This record gives sequence, C-alpha cells and structure tokens, in this order.
Amino acid sequence: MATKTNKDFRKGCKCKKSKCVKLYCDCFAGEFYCGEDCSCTECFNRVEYEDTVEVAREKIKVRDPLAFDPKIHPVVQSTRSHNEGGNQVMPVVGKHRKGCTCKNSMCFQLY
DNA sequence: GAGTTTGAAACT
DNA sequence: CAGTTTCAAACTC
Repeated sequence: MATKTNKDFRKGCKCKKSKCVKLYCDCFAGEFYCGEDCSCTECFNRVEYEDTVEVAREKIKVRDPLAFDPKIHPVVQSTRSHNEGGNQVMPVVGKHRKGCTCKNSMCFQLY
C-alpha cells in the first residue's frame, strides 16, 4: 500500500545500548548519522556528537579497516607500468563482510 | 505491537 | 585464534 507501513528500507536504527557507536547500527554501518527515523535511544550517532561519532567510527576502522570499505583498494599505482595487470581485483561483491556464517540457511533472508 | 530467532559484531 | 557474550535487526505471532 501507499501507506508508509512498509517504511521502505531501514533508514534508522533502533540501537538502545550501544548508542549506535558500533557496527550494529545500520546508521553506523552506513556511515551516516541518525535522524528522526531512528528509534534508537541515547543515540550518540548524531551531529551533536559528531566528535564522539568520528572517534568511534575510526575505532571501527582500526579494528576492521574494511568495515566501511565498500570495496577493495586496487590503487595499484605500480611504479613500473609493466605489471601484468594482474589486477585480480578480487571478487568485488560490493559488500565486504568476511563472509556470512549463516547456518540455518536463513542467509536468504535480509540478514 | 510485542515477542522470538538468528546473525553478526564486540569482548574475553 | 577461538570461544563466548552482547546487540541489534529480521521474522513471526
């Protein structure tokens, strides 16, 4: 229906404890701040906490450099333009993740 | 709307 | 590195 019952794709997170400072939040995972659509409580992922958010985000990056990297960094600026373009740009699946560990075949779900 | 389950991230 | 815990989202009722 045209109603917003569907709410379309998740735009806001519902973090309650982590304050959205972890990749648990869709917002954090999407590297964007929360908004009115977020049902999170004590959400630190706000522009007023930009500083805190920035630090938290960096932390995630340090732990998982490819946490936000949508793809790999082929930057193969080979000084020698001879490299046989072995650019095996890896299977840029668009998603990073280390690989789902789904077991119950629920992988097909939106997880 | 509330409750339950699963999946993954974080921490130990 | 592996195991465990927690957290949040998705699915279900």
